[in-house]
Amino acid sequence: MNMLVLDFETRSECDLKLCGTHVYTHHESTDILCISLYDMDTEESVVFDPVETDIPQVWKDKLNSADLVVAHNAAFDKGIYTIGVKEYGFPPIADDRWYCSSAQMRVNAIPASLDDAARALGVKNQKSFKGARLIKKLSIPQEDGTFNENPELMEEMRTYCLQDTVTTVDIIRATRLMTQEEHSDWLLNERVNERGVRVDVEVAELAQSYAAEEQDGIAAELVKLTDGVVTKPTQHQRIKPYILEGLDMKDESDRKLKALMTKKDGNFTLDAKTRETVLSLIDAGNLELVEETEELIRLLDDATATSVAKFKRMQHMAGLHDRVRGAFIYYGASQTGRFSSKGLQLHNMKRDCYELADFLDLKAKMQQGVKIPDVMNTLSKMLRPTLIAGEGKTFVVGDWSSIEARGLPWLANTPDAEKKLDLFRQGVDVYVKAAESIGIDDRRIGKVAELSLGYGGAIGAFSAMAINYGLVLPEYQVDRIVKNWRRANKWAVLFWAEVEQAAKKAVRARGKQQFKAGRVVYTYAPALMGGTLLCILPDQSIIQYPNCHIDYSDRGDNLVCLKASIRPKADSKDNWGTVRLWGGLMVENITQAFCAGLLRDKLRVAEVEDIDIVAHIHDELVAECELEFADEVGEDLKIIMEAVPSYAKGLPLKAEPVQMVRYGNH
DNA sequence: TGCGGCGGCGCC
DNA sequence: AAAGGGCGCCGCCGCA
Repeated sequence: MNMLVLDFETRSECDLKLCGTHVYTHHESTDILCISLYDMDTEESVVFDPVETDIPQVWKDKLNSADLVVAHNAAFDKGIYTIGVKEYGFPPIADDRWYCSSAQMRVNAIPASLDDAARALGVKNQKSFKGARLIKKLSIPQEDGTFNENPELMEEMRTYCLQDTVTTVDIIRATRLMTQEEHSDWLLNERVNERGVRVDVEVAELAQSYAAEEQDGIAAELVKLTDGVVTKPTQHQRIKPYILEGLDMKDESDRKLKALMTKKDGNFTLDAKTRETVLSLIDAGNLELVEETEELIRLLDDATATSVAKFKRMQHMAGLHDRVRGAFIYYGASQTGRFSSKGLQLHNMKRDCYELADFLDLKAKMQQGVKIPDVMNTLSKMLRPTLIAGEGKTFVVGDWSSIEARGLPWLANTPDAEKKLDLFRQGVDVYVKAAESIGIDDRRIGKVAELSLGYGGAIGAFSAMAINYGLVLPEYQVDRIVKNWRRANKWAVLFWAEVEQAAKKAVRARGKQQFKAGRVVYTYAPALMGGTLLCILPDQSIIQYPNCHIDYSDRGDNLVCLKASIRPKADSKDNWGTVRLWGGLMVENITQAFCAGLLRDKLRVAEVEDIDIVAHIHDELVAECELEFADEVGEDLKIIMEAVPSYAKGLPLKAEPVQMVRYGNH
């Protein structure tokens, strides 16, 4: 398998961070500064500026013959490469020969960025820190709008560019390659990314101007309320002390507010959940604050909407046919293999949104410049429907019904867990049943218990979720709910322990044996990344826990491993962050990973069936099709999503796809 | 002035 | 012994 590693440095008038890879690589001002190439078979390398130097024939041949052309974040280099083909005689590379070393890092549970990966792996050739400075000087326009073409800096840039490929080679060799299936899933994700999803750019622009005006008004009110101490609703570090200093500790309500604002670690918060609790207590007559404080809290509630920035991203990331491309990251969540989303983050779009008619009504008002009520709140509820199907098309959206609540007992694979699955099979209301088994006649409590207690969490987990459902219960009652839920779901409690034991045994056996827990298997690869714990799921996909070992320094024997998302502080001597693994966490990883595998499976099937998937959100598939085929696609999508794969016999799956021209409630 | 840390937000 | 976790983006703020 010949791998040819490639890296581009470029310059452009386009703002890469704001506009994203796709718009950047297609921007007319974007051009190549240099390219470096590294042949992993022969260890030969080259770096040159294609504007001044023709690509050497020997490297042309290598590009033609390599099995894989590798780049770190290959979507970027692939996009730039097309400029090379058009302008500088680079040989074309078929889509399926591209390979991404960043994706390789992610399937290995190593941080995705080149410098972080090199640091976490402790490889010999670290990424050069000079890059950021050079990019600032050469890759973005100077103040007068022209580009800096200083020859010495350009020479430095070429050195840096070559260093990047050397580092990339190091990290590729320090980890395992993607399997064929992983590579092919990555390629599929790139096709979804290229397809993109259409946005209503006009609404995105209108929303920003309405928001700007409203934010000015809010700022003015804030200044008035706080005597100029606070000028923006996002100044948390000013707002909290301002409120706390104004409290009268002899007053019971004020003491109560301070307690509500105090976090476990002793710091203070006034986040949305806290505000909701405070305001509900006020409305119920159980809390009485001075007028200004109450008004300030209500104002924050009206003002802190994060949707404005999303409208901005929509506008700038929209390319050809108003479509935003490149939003999905294959295996973005290293602990679970879930996709993640970047740029216009499609995985956290505010759920609460307008029906189509109300949305269109508001859009018309905004086009006419008419005032709209409760601006920030209104705009945030317009976010989802600003995603719109292509001309003459519609979305068909299907989500799996409580997929994790089904996956968990299926993975545990015991007779008791099977009874839980029977409830789903029979269409019984699982939450009512759960409440009954806890000995409480309240479906909401059953629901929160089912959703929050499956992964070893206790009072904290239940209470955090309870707030989302407007439940506030005293601690002793929550404690009883937890105990009763665990008593009624012994299979789950046993599964947590079983998983932890199997993982520990696998580490101790140094890979000589496999250990089963429910429907997953643990083993260990001693030579991979300082010893890697492997969890093999029923679909044969793998979760990796790098640098995994048993630590005896604390009480008992604890499993610890490297965690990609914990970046050590700049002054830390540690290569990378670690985390303690325990049963509940591992069972959660398994469950999410299993569902992520199911989603990947269905993405493959959908493509074979010629269904265009434009987005997906963990348990939800968004297809786009011509209006006239919508019914048919809806039926097909249902069949695809409810089809039980051969490796998942007995898993009850349910999905009811619906049509919508604009994304919204379903 | 730029950068990283941190608090906060929203989703599954 | 007990434990909710998986993400990415934005904006402010202190530091260099």
